[in-house]
Amino acid sequence: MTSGRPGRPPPPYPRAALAGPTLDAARELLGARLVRDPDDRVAARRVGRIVEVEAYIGEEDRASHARMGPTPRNRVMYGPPGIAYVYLVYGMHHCLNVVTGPPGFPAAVLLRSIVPVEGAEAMRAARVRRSVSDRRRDREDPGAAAARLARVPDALLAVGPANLAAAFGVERGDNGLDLLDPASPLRLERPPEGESPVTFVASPRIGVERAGPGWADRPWRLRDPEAVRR
DNA sequence: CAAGCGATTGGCT
DNA sequence: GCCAATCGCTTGT
Repeated sequence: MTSGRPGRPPPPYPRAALAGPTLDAARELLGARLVRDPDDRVAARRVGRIVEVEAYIGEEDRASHARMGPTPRNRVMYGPPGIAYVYLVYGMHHCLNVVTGPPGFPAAVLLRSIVPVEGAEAMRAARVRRSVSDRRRDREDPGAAAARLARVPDALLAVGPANLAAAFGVERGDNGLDLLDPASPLRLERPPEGESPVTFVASPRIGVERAGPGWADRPWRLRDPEAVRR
């Protein structure tokens, strides 16, 4: 075993790996680990292998939140790479992005799917929590939510950006967090030494049709087709 | 200050 | 395959 167990702390994730072109950063992030330390809500460590991402690149990108220039919401996209950009979509779902590119250039990689490596049950518990929390669509009772999620296979617990965020307990308070700080409760780590790279295909991004031709069609969604079936 | 709308999901027509 | 749920951000009056 190379990592994941107590012992030697893993080497810090190098910020330079995310400071170059965002498509390079996106490829670099495939296979990386997303780690959430135990907290007072979920008592086990959660670790996942990133298998699907999308790139949002610059103010020119008509599908990016940076398309209208700097605003209160997107301001961290203009900062240094490796910072978490978290926002609420459709009034109910959170999405987690990793800021990329040099400071001043607004770009980010949306983390869309991970496969659990450790703490799958904790991810399931976090999703149950989310389903029964206040202001939620269904306001399911805990029993119903637990029963529904019990039927979700481990491999699908964090497939889809909102499911990933829920499984890792990501909320708006995580916006601006440094994901490359080894002391951060939510962070990135490199894949274990010797692990095969993620096999991926590139295709157009999801849900950005309104960006128009020339932007909506760009193949800036990278995914492992085995792990993410659609 | 009002209003339209979304980098989604799950359940039902 | 379609559609409702739900609210902060953005823009226009």
